[in-house]
Amino acid sequence: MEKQADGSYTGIAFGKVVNMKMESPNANSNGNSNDGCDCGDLVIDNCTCEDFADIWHRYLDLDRDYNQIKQGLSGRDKTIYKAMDYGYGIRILKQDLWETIISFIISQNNNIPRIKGCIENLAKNFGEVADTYKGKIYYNLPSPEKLASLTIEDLAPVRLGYRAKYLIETAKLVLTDGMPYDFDSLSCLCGVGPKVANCVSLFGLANYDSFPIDVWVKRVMFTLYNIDEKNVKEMQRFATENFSPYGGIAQQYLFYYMRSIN
DNA sequence: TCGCAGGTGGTCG
DNA sequence: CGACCACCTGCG
Repeated sequence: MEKQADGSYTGIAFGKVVNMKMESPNANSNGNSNDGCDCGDLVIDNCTCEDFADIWHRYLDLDRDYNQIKQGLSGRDKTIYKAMDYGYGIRILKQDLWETIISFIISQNNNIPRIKGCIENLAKNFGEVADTYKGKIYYNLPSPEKLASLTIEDLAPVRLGYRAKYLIETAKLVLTDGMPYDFDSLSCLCGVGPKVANCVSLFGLANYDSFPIDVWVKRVMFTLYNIDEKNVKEMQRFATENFSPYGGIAQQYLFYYMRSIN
């Protein structure tokens, strides 16, 4: 998703480009309550009713009652309460599984601007044309078949670094064994360790109890919950005990909150 | 110039 | 099984 000058976001998913924004709260009075948060109505441009029903409704996880989940998570401790308040609009996107796998392999030991660049380069160089919006061409990410046919030299212009090998090996494995639909299958992929597997499980498979532990979550666990920085096992146990069955949603609030306070 | 960024695989004790 | 460490790349 790319933020536009007017504050809206343009991006592609499942081969469709849309522009999305939250209309200001009082732009129209339809009498509906806004659930206590200062957000208005969601407006999606370049979207048919059919696409909304088939793609974006599910992608944005609109059927889930996040207020109810927040109530379930609150009261356990002050930290998660503050984090939920700070990131009140966060939702877990239901992303395409294969694209989620590629994206999070690329994300490892990497920074966000470069992750975005790599994904865009990969799509533009080796993906099919998906859609055009406001004069710009958007591309899908390459399929497992396409990616498996490439060499490390082919991928050089994408600037993936050592991750190029991981993507090719993962693509080959997916062709052989099929798509991975659980944590253990994900963990068999090349370049997929516990952190990436949990991210894919959360965003690609909608397992809302998956609790990815990256460097920022480690900082949360140490700074705010006083858990030893090295003790990832204890962090997982803590998450299960305190946030289950919505560890992944709690993780997103904590992650976003921690990044804001450094 | 050098450390570091939304980790992982390989090696070693 | 846990502790190290190299690893592409580009930016500050």
